[in-house]
Parts: sequence; structure tokens; C-alpha cells
Amino acid sequence: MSVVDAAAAVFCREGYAGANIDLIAAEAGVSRQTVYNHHGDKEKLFVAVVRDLTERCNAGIFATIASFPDQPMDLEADLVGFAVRMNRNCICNRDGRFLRKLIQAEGERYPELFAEWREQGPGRTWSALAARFARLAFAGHLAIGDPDVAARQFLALVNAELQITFMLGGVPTEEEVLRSATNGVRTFLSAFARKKSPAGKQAALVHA
Amino acid sequence: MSVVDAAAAVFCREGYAGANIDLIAAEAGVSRQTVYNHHGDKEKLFVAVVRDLTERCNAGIFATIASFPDQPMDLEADLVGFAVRMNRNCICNRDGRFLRKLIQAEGERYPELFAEWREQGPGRTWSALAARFARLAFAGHLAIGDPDVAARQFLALVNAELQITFMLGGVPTEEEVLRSATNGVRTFLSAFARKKSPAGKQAALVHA
DNA sequence: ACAAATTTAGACAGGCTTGTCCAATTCGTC
DNA sequence: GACGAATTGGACAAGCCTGTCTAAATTTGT
Repeated sequence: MSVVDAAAAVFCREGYAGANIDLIAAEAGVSRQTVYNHHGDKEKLFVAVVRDLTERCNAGIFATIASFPDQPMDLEADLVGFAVRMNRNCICNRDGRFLRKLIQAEGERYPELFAEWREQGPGRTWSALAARFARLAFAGHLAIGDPDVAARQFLALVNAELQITFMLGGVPTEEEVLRSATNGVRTFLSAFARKKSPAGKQAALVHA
Repeated sequence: MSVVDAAAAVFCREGYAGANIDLIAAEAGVSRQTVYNHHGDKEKLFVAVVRDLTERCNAGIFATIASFPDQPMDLEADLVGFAVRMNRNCICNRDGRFLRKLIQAEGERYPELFAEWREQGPGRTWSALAARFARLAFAGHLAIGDPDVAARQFLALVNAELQITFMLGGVPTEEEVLRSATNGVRTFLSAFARKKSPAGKQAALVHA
């Protein structure tokens, strides 16, 4: 395991103040001196950890957004699949959990460091997702008033049942992720499905 | 300010490891010795803080749930009002923010301490709220499949636009709270409104 | 195989924190 | 005002952690 990865784990587990360089070195399998040679001091190491996590998480999120169903065959199933991918690959994985915890725990102490994350992360994520929903609406699959609001509400809904687990730093099971996504997408579609034809396969009909 | 209150503030700001008893004593306006006289040691003090916050937060939450609109005049307005009260009095206030942060930061280190919170807090909150929604559904104001799911989704929706602010430990403005609640309730009602009569005042008609 | 660069173990100083002890002072109550 | 209880400030030992230094060992490139 690399030094930054080990440091991420220890900073998350123990908090910035509680993290101890000897432990990080041991966990990384190197000597303490090597940690200092590579990263200068504790604060620089912390910054490196946050930058590393931010970069990887953003990459994962945008890769996942690229898989958003633009031409859905089965809107519910496709959105559930998307939500599950988003959760599994970005929110619940190691990087996602670590970054979230560091932001929550140390965000107030390093405002400029996390301001960068805030702009590049949630800001762009929401924009990109909103654009995808706008496209679905434009294509007649959904009836959406404000795509930005819809995007945020989509994320909130598919995570609705995982909040507590996230709060305590736990990892939800695959089944919990699927159930929360399914319930969330159903409610989302109840709210934003096109109102004209009540039946399920309206989208396919529009394009037929 | 009491010792526990000062300790809550410092534990939140600095994390458990980073919190220093001298600072707590200074912030509380007492001598360090008094802190030790009253609370034994740092860990006992921390436990006292968490218990105190948990208790007050739960009291606030249940008081707010008691104000849930059982016989709504205007369902949207009443639910928005409820959501705003919940946010302002329980989630965004001092106790709520502190407790959330402590759970996120130290939840893994004190599992038994926060297990208590988990059972008494979210568990009972969700049950109580689900019961209120079930009642609304039974009275014909809503069409709800699973009241527990609906309750969690309601909370997720009305907080959808405040997540980032919460993550960074900030306090949303009154206007942000209202907007998030309004958008959330609208979507909630789009999803769970009774389907039979499409007009707005269906609830009133049913009772007329 | 050799030389340069890197890594290692350990010692070390300096600083900070916890928790205790104690004498002096203040406070509450009668 | 007097007396017991609580509070205070400060000194103190013990421990831990950071960050530096050094000499030895190991790896790397050629």
C-alpha cells in the first residue's frame, strides 16, 4: 500500500490530530523517515491525501455519469442500474467514504482545500447530471421543471435509506444499495413521469 | 456556558484527539481542575457530551413530530411548514449539528455509545414519522405504499439541497431551508398525491 | 561488481497534553 | 461574620508525538 493510501486510512480512522506518523509508516510498510522524505510534514501529507482522493473520486463520478441512460429501454431499470453504479463505484467505495469523512471532520479547518473540492466535485457533478435529466425530459421520457432540482432530488432519493449507514461510516450491503435505489427511483418516476399516458411504456411509444 | 456545552463545541471543532481540556475549561470559564472534578477524565466528559446532545436532540425531534399536520388544511403548505420546523429546530440548530458531527467523526470509535443513539434516534424518529404518514394516507390525503419508505424519502427530499452545506458543517440560511423544503415537498406530493382526482384540493373534497 | 541513491532503525530534543496534587482563595449558607 | 464546600492557579511527573539527525544497510542503475 502506498504512503498516501495508508495515510488516508489512518487520517480517516483517527482524525487529523489523532493520526500518528509512526502508524501511517507502519501501515504503509515503510519507515517513518521515508514518510518525511516524501511528504515533508504531517500537514503536507494531509493535503496530498485530500487531493488524491478528490481527484480519484471525481474521475469515478464522471465516468459513472457517462453511463447515464440517454436512450433508456426500460427507464426504471436503467435508472436503478445507474444509481447502483453511482453508489457502488463512487459513494460507497474506499475513496468515496474516506473523502466524505475527511470533508466532514476537517472541512472547517481547511476551508480553501475543500473549497476546491466543492467546486470541482458536487458543483460539476450536479450540473452534469442535471444536463442528462434535461435530455431525458427533452426526449419526452420525463416531465421535469428544474433539472438541477431534479438531479439533486434523484441523488437524495436513491440514497434515502443509506444515510444512517453512511453517517456511521459503514458500508451498506449490495442488497441495501439495490433496495434504496429501487425505492428511490420508483418515487422519482412517480413524481417526474410524463403525465399524459398513464401506462408504463410511454417512452417507447413516443419514439415508435 | 456550562462545561458540557463548551466541551461539545470544542470536541466538534477540534475532534476528540485534538480537543484539549485547557481550551474546554477556558471556553467554559472555569479552571481545568473543575472540569476534572466534575467529569473525571476526557473520555467520561466526551460520553457526557454525547448523551446530553442525544437527549436534547431527541426531545426536539419528538416535539416537532408532534406538530405533524394530521388534519391538513393545505397539505403542501402544512408539510413545508413541518419540514422547515424540523430543519430549523432539530437538524440545523446547535445540538443537531454538533451531534451529527460527533457521530460522523467518532462513531466508529465508540460503537456502543452511538448504537444507543441509533436506536433511540433515527429508529424511533422514522417509526413515528411513518405512523403520521400512514395516518395521512388512511385519511385519504396521500397514496402511500410503504409508510416507512415514504418517511425516509420525505426527509431525504426536504434536505436534498442542504446536503453540501451540512457536510461542510455550515448553517443554511432560512431561505435555503425554505426553498429546499418547498421543492422537496412538491416532489413528494407529486409522487404520493392521491391519483384519482387530479385537481389540487382533493383532500378537502374527501372530507367534505 | 560498483557507485550512487534511497531506505532504515534508532536516538534525540522540544513541545504539548493529560491527570494529579496542593495551598490559597472564593462562595454559599447559616 | 463564620464555617464548610467548592473553585482556582500553578507546579508537576509521565507519556506521547513531531520532526531532525546519523550511521548503517539496502536497493538501483550501469
